[in-house]
Amino acid sequence: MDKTRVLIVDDHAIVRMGMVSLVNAQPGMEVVGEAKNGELGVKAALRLKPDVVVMDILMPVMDGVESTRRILAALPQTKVLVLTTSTAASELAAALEAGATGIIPKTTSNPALLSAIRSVAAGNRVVTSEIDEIIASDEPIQDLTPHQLDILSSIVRGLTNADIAKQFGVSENTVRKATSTIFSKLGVANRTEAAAIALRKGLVKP
Amino acid sequence: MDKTRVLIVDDHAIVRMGMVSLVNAQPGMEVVGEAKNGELGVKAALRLKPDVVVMDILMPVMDGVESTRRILAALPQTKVLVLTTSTAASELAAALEAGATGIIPKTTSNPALLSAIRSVAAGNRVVTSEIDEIIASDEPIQDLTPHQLDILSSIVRGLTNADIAKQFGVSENTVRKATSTIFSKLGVANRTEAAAIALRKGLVKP
DNA sequence: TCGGAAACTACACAAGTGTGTAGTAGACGG
DNA sequence: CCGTCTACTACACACTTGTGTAGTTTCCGA
Repeated sequence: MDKTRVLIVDDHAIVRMGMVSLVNAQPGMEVVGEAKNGELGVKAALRLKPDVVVMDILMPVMDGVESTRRILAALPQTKVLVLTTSTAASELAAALEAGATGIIPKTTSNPALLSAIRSVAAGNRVVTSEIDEIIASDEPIQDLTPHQLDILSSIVRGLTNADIAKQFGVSENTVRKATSTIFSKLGVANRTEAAAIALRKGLVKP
Repeated sequence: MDKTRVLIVDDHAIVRMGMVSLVNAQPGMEVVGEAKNGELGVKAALRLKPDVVVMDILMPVMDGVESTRRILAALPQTKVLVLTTSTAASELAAALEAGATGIIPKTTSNPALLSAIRSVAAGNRVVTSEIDEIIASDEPIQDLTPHQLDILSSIVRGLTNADIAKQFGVSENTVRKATSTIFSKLGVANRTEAAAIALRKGLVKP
């Protein structure tokens, strides 16, 4: 049987170094390429057609979720193993949504990491109970419309309803109603709690 | 001249793996130990007396800042090089405060990382311009009293002034005045903005 | 094409919020 | 020992916020 061909996509040089030495020390697998962001990861995957892509989520230029989506669109038989520090349920869920075959935390021991790679290469889904719980315990929030997300982001910046009304050219009363709808979707009682949730769940950018 | 003895403290097994292969491939340095959290890092440092400790910040049990402080208290001649993903100015500043000789991001290339280790071993401070700017651009917030921090944390949880008053057994008016003082210290106009700052700067726990 | 769901608009009213003012108590330095 | 500074307490007043109610538009599936 041929060696399992592994591509590593991670913006941390030291992590790529670790993966290379770990994987290449195994008889059954080898690292065929490295990329330091999602965009380069897609290019490398198309060129190298690896069996397994070990993918970080948080990267500059293009994140791991989008990169996973594009790789799998072109190479559906490829397995993507997400290796991440993130504990944000939304990101983990998004990674599975994008088609990742497995998700494991970066704190995973080296032997466990190797067996995860072998397992996804064999076509099994690998999701630790830890990560399963994070995703399960995250009650999904009702989708906010783009307009509502804009308003939420203004709220997070500390703008008053009057400020927001001016910004969007509507009456203050309209904004009040919109915020009220947002709060009920988020399951909170006021704008301060909404801001906290928005920041914690990454609903708004910075 | 003797080899530079390096201790690695990082909760990510794969990062430790990378450091070991990177450092041990150099003739002038060697990894003498690894630890997966700050507390074990302190113990290992006291036992091994390394020349350089490569230290992560965000770790379970004891973080890198506290670990750095304790190691340097016992072994002042040791150099600590902080290797981190964090871009939070408060954490970076705290690491320098604790006595770190250098701070570099985990995205640093392997050769640059090695030269950083050599440089701190020689007694030089190593702080990239990138990290310098983050620290410089962070205007320090006026210190909040413990009591004010408690109130801030209640604000972040979405409590009303009446709720907070009940919680601390004071009048609602007192709470109002306290929040007002907090806002002016943080340089914000309302509780929502205060919550956003508190979360972003890590002024309150979760 | 028609009916229903949900977004968007708006307002009045009730509840919550923040500031100016002011008094007391403790800490610090001269 | 006295003055200054800051935290903490409190209140009245003006402003901001959120909900109930309600009409219009828009989109989607039957």
